[in-house]
Amino acid sequence: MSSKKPTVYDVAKEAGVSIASVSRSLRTPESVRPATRKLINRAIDRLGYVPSGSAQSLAARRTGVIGLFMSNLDELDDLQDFTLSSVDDARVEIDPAHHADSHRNDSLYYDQVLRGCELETWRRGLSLMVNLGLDRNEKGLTQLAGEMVGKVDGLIVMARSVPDSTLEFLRRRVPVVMVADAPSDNEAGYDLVRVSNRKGMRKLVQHLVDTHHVDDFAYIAGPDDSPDNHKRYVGFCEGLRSRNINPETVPIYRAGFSFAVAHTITQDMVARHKIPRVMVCANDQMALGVCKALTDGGIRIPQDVIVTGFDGISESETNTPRITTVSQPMRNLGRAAVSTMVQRLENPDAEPYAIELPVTLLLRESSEGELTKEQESTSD
Amino acid sequence: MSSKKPTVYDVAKEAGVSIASVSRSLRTPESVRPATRKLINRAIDRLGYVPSGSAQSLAARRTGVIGLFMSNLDELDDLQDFTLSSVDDARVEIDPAHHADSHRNDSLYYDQVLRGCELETWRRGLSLMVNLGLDRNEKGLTQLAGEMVGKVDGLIVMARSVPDSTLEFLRRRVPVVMVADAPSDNEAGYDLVRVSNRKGMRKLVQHLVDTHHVDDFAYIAGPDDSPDNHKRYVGFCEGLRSRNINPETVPIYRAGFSFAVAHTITQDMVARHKIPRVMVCANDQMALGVCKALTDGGIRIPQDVIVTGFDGISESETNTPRITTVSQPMRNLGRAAVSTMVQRLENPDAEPYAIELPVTLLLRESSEGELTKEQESTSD
DNA sequence: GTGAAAGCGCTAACAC
DNA sequence: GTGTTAGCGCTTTCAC
Repeated sequence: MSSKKPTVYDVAKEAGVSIASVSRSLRTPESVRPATRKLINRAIDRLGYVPSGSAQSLAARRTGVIGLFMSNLDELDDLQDFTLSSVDDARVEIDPAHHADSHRNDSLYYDQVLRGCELETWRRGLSLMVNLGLDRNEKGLTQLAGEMVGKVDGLIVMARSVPDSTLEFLRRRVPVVMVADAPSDNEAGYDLVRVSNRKGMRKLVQHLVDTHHVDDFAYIAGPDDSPDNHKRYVGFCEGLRSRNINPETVPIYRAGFSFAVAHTITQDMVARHKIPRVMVCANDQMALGVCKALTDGGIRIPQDVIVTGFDGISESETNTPRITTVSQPMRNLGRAAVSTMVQRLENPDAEPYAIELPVTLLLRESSEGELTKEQESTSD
Repeated sequence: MSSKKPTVYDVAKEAGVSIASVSRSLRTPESVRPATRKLINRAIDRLGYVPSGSAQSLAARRTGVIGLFMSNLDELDDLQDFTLSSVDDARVEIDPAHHADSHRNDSLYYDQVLRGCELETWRRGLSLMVNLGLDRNEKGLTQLAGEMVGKVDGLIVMARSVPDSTLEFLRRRVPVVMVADAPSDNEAGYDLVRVSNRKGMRKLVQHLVDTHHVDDFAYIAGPDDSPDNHKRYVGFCEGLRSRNINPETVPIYRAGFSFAVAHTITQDMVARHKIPRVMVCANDQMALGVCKALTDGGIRIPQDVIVTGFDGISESETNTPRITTVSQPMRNLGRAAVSTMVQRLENPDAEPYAIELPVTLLLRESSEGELTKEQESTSD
């Protein structure tokens, strides 16, 4: 197969020029006489030459690679040793229904951000190195991150996928751009790309009040320690206050971002006939749980109860009724992160960048009732 | 911020040893006296030293990075320049219902494979470099791949994401592992990881005949130029023949893997009252289209018509009824690809590996009717 | 066990 | 324009 890999020297010899010309011909073609360039190119593809990335990076002091670090806990379960075996058959399995597992959606979120990074990174002629930084303990994570940081020009880090101390360490070596959130004590220090949770929720509430003239709310909250959850709640309160509704009169139910808990809570409401006019949920999963409990209880959405979610996961769209939600531009989060990184790389001493991407309030049946229906079987 | 990055020399000086000892202490700690090792470690974290990946790779002649190359055409549409702007608001949008876009599922497939690669790559202490190899023309693709190939120890390539000629080029430099399919003329030459399309479909058909005693089939086929489609059809025929049904008596409808086309075709069947007992679809999207048309036409699934799909996309599970399908182990495809690559790297001169992952036949309501339902609100 | 020194393959002054 | 040369930061013989 791949015998000895040809180097600049081989190319230079083959073309009868110096290695400098070869290098120039590749980096700055216009600084080389067309004739020699042709010579060199001929030699290059005669030899099948490809420059060594390592050597280039070492000499040029830049790798052209951006690292993406996000920890994703989903995978831990089935992480047994994977052994290659060419089993020669198809298994059969009865597949009983089960609730959509909540963590699957996390994955979706990450996938989208990753995709955005890939996209933008590619557009700019850079490479992307990905690291999910799985289970490891704090020490392992730090080591993992350390390995990566030696290979990249900059590191994009998903919020809370790495301990703050490690972050500081990484940052001594390369620029770091945070996604979604930065260490609270140092918010001003990191470049940051995030999404306007607060404004999205505020807008949603204002819309509900203005359009549907409702004022009997309940809030289904996520975990107390989630910054997202907190910001959404703040936006919720702002929205209410801006319409002269006192947020303190609105009951909060804590469902920890969980379908099941939200479902139970709502069942209970239904049983007690204690149902608010609007149930604002801090994420889509909970909204789905709420909807199911309501529907099963014979409550109509949105005629009896308006339900809203947050995030814009795909289930919010496939559910019946579809859920009004605040959709996060996940893909663009990734793109923005890369763009920010590129700016930082070009301008190492600039002030910290902090950009906030707008969210989109998607009005759907769970709040608006029947919507315009076009394009039914149009899509041939 | 990140001032001068410390090097081995700095560490050596700080610790009062030679750079060789520093290097050894990192690579083969046991070859260094514990005392000096301690000295060195102290110096290392006093300086915040991180070895340069480029230099390591260059000297060690290996990068520890595996490249993943998959072209994904989904993104082309909205690929306008992305500019950073900190728009300070949330947009509102009426969001009318629309069919699940078919390409979204491709993405899902890629995401899963990618995730599998990431997982396995991480488990083995390697890094993963991803490249979606977007729109470029053939020449651009080749160049893109060329850039990547200089930075990695091996390249995992998704079937048909790169022209065959380029593949040959890449292969001169590093080992290449193909995913899903290899160039037909050279199938024996490439390491290959794939899925048993044929066996899966055969098993499915056999199950249907054996369990439901049906023999009145129709086959909804994908595009003629899809190898997957072809293999599935072959499996379909095999299954029938093994049960003494002549495949030639079974009508084929070509719906090009498209929801919409399958939908139209089925509507037509319904209108003409010309409906088979079983509709075997070459992928899930088409099965979904079929189901919708049948359900809208008042036909019961599976009592009147059994419908089956292929792939195991998430919609096959969220649909009502859930679709019996042959699920591909996408995640494991990625893991297997990385494993194969690692083996190849360790053993450059071994015979080409070709492994085939088993698929899983998931029996669900669209063929079996009511299934055991447990775990309803168990998941607290 | 440890140090000196020779590369790894490239880029970028600096001469010519 | 083109060639010469000195690194880039590390690994790895080879002596000691």
